[in-house]
Amino acid sequence: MPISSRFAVGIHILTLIEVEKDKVISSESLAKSVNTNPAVIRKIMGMLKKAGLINIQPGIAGAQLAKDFSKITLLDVYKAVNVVKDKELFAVHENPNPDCIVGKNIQHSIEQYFFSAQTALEKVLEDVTIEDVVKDITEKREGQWLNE
Amino acid sequence: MPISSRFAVGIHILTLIEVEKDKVISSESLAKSVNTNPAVIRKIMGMLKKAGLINIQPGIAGAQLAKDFSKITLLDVYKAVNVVKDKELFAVHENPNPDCIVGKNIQHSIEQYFFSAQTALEKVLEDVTIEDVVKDITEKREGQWLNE
DNA sequence: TTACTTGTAATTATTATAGTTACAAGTAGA
DNA sequence: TCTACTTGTAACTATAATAATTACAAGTAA
Repeated sequence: MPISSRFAVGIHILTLIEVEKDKVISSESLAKSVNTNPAVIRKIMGMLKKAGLINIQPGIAGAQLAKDFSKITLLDVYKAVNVVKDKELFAVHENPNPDCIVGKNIQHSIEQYFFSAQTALEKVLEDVTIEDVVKDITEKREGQWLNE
Repeated sequence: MPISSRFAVGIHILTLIEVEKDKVISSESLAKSVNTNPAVIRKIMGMLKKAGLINIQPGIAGAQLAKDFSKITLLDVYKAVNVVKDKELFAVHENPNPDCIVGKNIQHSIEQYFFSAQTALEKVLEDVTIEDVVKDITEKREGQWLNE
C-alpha cells in the first residue's frame, strides 16, 4: 500500500500558496486545484499549521507560508502530514519465536537495514525544497491561472 | 501505513532456510519460528518461488534456496513479495485541476522527487544480502535451535 | 492405505485512506 | 447587529490492504 497522498497534497498546498502568494487562498480554492473536498484540505492544512509551515486563522481566508519557501523541505512536509511514523516505514512481524535462533535475533538484524533504507529515502526528501517544486512549475508557465 | 510485514517475513523465511539448511524445513516449522499461520507462510513462499529465490515442491517438505545466499539481496525479496509497486511507493493525488498552473504541473514535478527517494531506498536494500542477515544472527548464537 | 505435505480459496477482523456532510464558531463588512 | 463568508472538527461512509484463520483438494512417499 503506498504512502498516503496527504504527502503529495501537502506539497501541492504549500506550492500553490507560494505561487499564488498575491492572492487570497482559501480551502475552497485549494480544493479546486487539488480536485478534492475542502474538508480534506482543511485537515491537512491543520497538520501543516501544527508543524509551523503555514499560518492560518479560524474564519479568515488567506493562508501564508510561515517560512521562506526555500527553507521548507519535502521532509518537513512528510513529517508534518504524518504519513510515516518514525522508524516505522517497514512493518516487522511481531513476536517471532524466541526459542529459535533466527526468531530471536532476526528483528534486530532486519531493523538496522530497514532504518538505513528509510533514512536514505528521507535524506532525498530533505534535499528538496518547495522552492525547487515552484521552479519546476513556473518554468513551464503557459499563462494558465486559477481564479482568473 | 507501513510497508507490509510480508517483506520482513520473507527475509525471515530465507534466513531460516539457510541457517537450518541441514534440516527439513516445512511451512509448519517456519510458521512456528515466525509465529504465524502456516497458510501465511505458504502464500509468501509461493511468491518467493515465483521469483526464483527458493525451490519447493507440492506435497514435499524441505524448502531450499534456489541461489546462493550471498546472491539474494533484500531488494530481491522486497520485489518478490510485492509490497511496493514499481514507482508507486508514494501515492500521488489523482486528477488535479489542469486549469491551474500548479494542478497542471505538480505531478510531474513531485514524481521525480518521489522516484529519487524510492530509488535511494531500494539501493540500500540492494546492497544487503541474506548472507549479511545470516551473519548478524549466527554471530550471536547461544545454542538455541528450533526443532531440537 | 496412511500420514504427511503443499497450494489455494473463502472468510473474518482490523485498520488506514479518502471522501462527504454537517455544523459550531470565528471574522469582517454593511 | 445582521449577513456572508471562513475555518475547525466531528461523524459517517465506502474502499482497500493486511494478516490470520479454516478448510480442503491434490501431491508425495513409506
